[in-house]
Amino acid sequence: MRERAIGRLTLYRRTLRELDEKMTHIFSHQLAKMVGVSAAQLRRDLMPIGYEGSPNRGYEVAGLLASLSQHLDGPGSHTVALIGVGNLGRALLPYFTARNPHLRVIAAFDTDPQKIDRIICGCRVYALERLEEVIAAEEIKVAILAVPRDTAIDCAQRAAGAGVTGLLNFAPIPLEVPRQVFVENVDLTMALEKVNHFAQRTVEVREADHTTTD
Amino acid sequence: MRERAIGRLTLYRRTLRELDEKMTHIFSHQLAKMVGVSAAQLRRDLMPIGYEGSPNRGYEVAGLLASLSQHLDGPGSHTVALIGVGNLGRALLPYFTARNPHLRVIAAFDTDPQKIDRIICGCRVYALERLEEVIAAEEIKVAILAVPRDTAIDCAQRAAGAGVTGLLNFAPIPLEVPRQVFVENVDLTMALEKVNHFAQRTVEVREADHTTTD
DNA sequence: GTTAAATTGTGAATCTTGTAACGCAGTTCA
DNA sequence: TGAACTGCGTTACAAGATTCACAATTTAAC
Ligand SMILES: NC(=O)c1ccc[n+]([C@@H]2O[C@H](COP(=O)([O-])OP(=O)(O)OC[C@H]3O[C@@H](n4cnc5c(N)ncnc54)[C@H](O)[C@@H]3O)[C@@H](O)[C@H]2O)c1
Ligand SMILES: NC(=O)c1ccc[n+]([C@@H]2O[C@H](COP(=O)([O-])OP(=O)(O)OC[C@H]3O[C@@H](n4cnc5c(N)ncnc54)[C@H](O)[C@@H]3O)[C@@H](O)[C@H]2O)c1
Repeated sequence: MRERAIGRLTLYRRTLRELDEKMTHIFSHQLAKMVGVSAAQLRRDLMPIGYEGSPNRGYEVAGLLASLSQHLDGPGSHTVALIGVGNLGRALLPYFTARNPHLRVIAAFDTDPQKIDRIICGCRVYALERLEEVIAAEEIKVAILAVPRDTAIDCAQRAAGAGVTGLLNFAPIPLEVPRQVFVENVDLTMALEKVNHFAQRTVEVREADHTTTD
Repeated sequence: MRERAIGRLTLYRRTLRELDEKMTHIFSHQLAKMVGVSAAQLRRDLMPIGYEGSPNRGYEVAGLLASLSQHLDGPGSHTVALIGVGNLGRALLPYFTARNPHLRVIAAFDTDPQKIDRIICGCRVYALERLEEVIAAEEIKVAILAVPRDTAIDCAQRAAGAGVTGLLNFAPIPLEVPRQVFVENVDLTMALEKVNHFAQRTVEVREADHTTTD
């Protein structure tokens, strides 16, 4: 399915989770508003998963939730590794640990001896040397990369070699991994600079509005 | 200009900065590889900014850098506010402070009395009550929103009211701000779940490859 | 001075994403 | 009963982004 739509499906699921047991049914336009998309887009996104709502009642929350989860994750529960327990990693760990019961971060890796063998947020920190061993043993398929930029490519290759097929990469550098490994890059500096650009442009527009009596 | 392309322009600039004074000229395919895009796309992105390279020499690094900065930021230096100095905010602060000389985080806001009036990474933490006052006085146009979800909408509105025209939002909820305010949403949970989805799918593909002798 | 090689800028084609529109099926209320 | 709502599923359309392909241009070499 299209990548963008998958992202939105996760938003629908997350929002539905909080609704569950507060209300049994929901209309497309209600859910759409909570997530911040149009109702048409929501319905369109839902099409491929095959779950059908009813007019005048909308979607059954529990049913849609189950259907979404099945299509997003498949059966079974899934595990995640965190590579790099620095400033960013230590912020992510409690957040992901608290929120996602079905997506557990069960192993972290670092090179800093101070951190190795400690347990943070219920997640053990291993020496980087044990990366392949632990990932293979735990059959971890997803890794979060929060290591310094210069080590990111190497870490990604090692993770992929050990069986990881999905990477969430925070290092601002393109990774080099086999084609079948899915990589999602999150570049926060880019995001901030983008915001700055449009923020400055808005200022100009505002001033232009003044002068042109718009 | 188109939003997507602006993001990439910031990547070109960042990469060029590290190159500056190591080499004076660079070809599109070289820079493209460093950033992780195709050469054709890079050249297309550069078109609107009007900077021209030469065949057999490529782009002049310093010149392109200057031209990019002018088109991305305009003249002057710019300031940023951080709203919410929690786990995430405390990770972002040192990162942005260290990296971006031309984009300085000069004020932070929080409700926690423990944090108020402290100085973290050279950035003073103010009480949330002083948000409007400080933002207006410092003429801050960009704010990073790293507060709990339920307070995000309110914080965004107050920031916008005080003159902020660009928001980098980490709270997983759609903000409600005037149309001219630019909002960039970063949803890390969505990103991780997206990665997990495609990671699981890859496993299936791999197994399918096995069975179908592909 | 001419040729050859390499790279640029850009129009056209392709692919992706989002939006609007429309018919259809339940539901409600007279 | 049936007429009018309402919201769903789907299709058609528009906008945007990416890739392709190639003429134009610059330099180096001979
Ligand atoms: N902190 C942020 O807000 C932020 C924002 C955007 C991007 N990033 C990116 O995220 C990455 C991490 O940032 P950070 O601020 O957490 O850095 P950091 O220096 O605080 O943490 C890096 C951690 O990785 C560990 N490490 C170093 N080499 C390693 C290796 N080879 N294998 C495993 N662990 C290793 C270090 O011991 C340290 O604990 C960087 O690539 C950075 O560019 C960070
Ligand atoms: N930590 C992460 O890795 C992470 C990841 C993704 C998204 N987020 C989102 O980022 C936001 C912050 O996450 P966090 O982990 O830093 O949370 P946190 O609880 O660690 O920090 C929140 C901070 O905001 C302050 N605060 C509370 N109400 C406030 C208000 N009205 N105005 C200003 N400050 C206020 C608190 O005192 C605290 O310091 C949340 O919306 C969360 O969903 C965090």
